[in-house]
Amino acid sequence: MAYEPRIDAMVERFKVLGDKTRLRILVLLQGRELRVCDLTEVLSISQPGVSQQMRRLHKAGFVNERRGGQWIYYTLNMENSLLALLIPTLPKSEEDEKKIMMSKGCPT
Amino acid sequence: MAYEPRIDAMVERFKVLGDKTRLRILVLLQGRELRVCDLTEVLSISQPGVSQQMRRLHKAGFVNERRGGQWIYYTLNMENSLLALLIPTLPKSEEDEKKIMMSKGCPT
DNA sequence: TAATTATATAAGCATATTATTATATGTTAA
DNA sequence: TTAACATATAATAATATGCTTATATAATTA
Repeated sequence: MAYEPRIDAMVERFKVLGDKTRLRILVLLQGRELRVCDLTEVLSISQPGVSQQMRRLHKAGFVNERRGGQWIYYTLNMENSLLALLIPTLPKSEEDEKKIMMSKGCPT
Repeated sequence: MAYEPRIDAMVERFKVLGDKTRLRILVLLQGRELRVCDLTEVLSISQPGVSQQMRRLHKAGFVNERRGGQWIYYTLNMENSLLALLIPTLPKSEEDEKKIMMSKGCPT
């Protein structure tokens, strides 16, 4: 493939990773699937805020989404080789883990 | 180490990688050392522009610098594990390679 | 069907980012 | 010491980013 689109894609991927909110989301997604409504609580940002971040993560190929009833479930896309490479290097937050466990979130 | 400073450092590293100019610099630094004046020509940005990017790359631990006379020589810091992991995944630009070879740059 | 809940999109604002120009610092050599 | 060249820092302007609120779309359930 030509150079320009490839380097631009790399830049975009790193831009997506270069944001605290999005990194926190990726870390939280390890080992579980989450919905937008689960994340609003943990991250303390608005629903549209989370929704926009998920769209960005999805567009970059870092997360898969599937609709399940009225929810959309997001999971890590471990087939993404960059993500597979980097995920093990990301620090986990006990704080965020606690919050996600405690949260009654959106009802099941 | 505590979580916050670690995740913040990761975010900063990815931010540094999430810029086309800086990625081009890292790719060009593979296998050679370069000075600011070498890069201004290839990148077509001003000397202070390059200087600022190099400072950012250095602060993030991606490049080493050493003074040699009136110049400062930059090299990749392959001891940086994130960089070591990612460098092989970056596409090279024949265009940029040509330019760096051709360039009379700053005299030796 | 109408009401409720989840998510997406649009517009707007505050802040961050990347370049520029102007100027200062540091090194070499006449 | 002075002139010439390389690099660094400061101030600034244009653009990008990440959130917000308001509103639209989609699925569920009374």
